[in-house]
Amino acid sequence: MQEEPQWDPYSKACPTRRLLDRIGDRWTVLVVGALAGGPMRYTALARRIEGVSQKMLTQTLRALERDGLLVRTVHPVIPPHVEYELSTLGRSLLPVLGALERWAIDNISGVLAARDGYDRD
Amino acid sequence: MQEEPQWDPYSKACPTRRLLDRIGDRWTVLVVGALAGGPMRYTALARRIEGVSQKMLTQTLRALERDGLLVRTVHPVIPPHVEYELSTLGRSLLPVLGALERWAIDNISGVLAARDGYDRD
DNA sequence: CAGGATCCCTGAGGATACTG
DNA sequence: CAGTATCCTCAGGGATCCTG
Repeated sequence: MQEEPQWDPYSKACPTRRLLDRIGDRWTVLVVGALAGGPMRYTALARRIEGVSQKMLTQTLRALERDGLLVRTVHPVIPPHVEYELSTLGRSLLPVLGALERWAIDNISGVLAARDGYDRD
Repeated sequence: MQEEPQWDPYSKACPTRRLLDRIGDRWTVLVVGALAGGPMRYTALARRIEGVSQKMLTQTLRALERDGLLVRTVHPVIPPHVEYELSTLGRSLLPVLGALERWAIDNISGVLAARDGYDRD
């Protein structure tokens, strides 16, 4: 929300570069995208994001929670019931990552074709 | 450009997941962003993207070239003169990654504040 | 100038086992 | 169910040296 000119990911030590790393991360993109439709539980996320390990899912969720992008709600029942949902900040990221995801889907065939041509030479 | 329904980054083996990795990569974002204004030479890119190693810069440029996102032009003179510029496909990625970069800059302070709160507890 | 080739090391990340 | 804790691997990536 600030237009502070000192933030510059092209500068080595600027925290925006690390933030860029986080939000561009494969698991971040998929987790945020999965939560686009509303709150989800841990196991549901694990099922939705095929191939994610428990470690990476937990680690990604913790990082997103720490950065204020999602809210973790624990319902103290047995068995445990934990829900994750995007915060306001997290939802503001939704269109950005959605566009990234969409670009990948829309252009994968073009990219694959380009690779074919490149590798043929 | 295709709306083929089989592409799904949530599927483990789908090539879109790897593509997502590539375009969300920190160096990719910065390289593509640097080339937004027009062609640049190798050394100019290295200077612009503070902290990038020769290895990673070359590697990123090669990957982007292979994927058809940028064009590498060698002028056979001595000393060598090589220019990199975005292809049409690469330029189509520009608004997407630009939004990513902008989001990071616009929201870094919010994120830092969230971290503060999280770490305090 | 624009890299290629190597060495090396940290840490991302998977697999597995265990727990409140 | 929703994790935590460990072990282990390999590849991302930096540093350094060399070259057409």
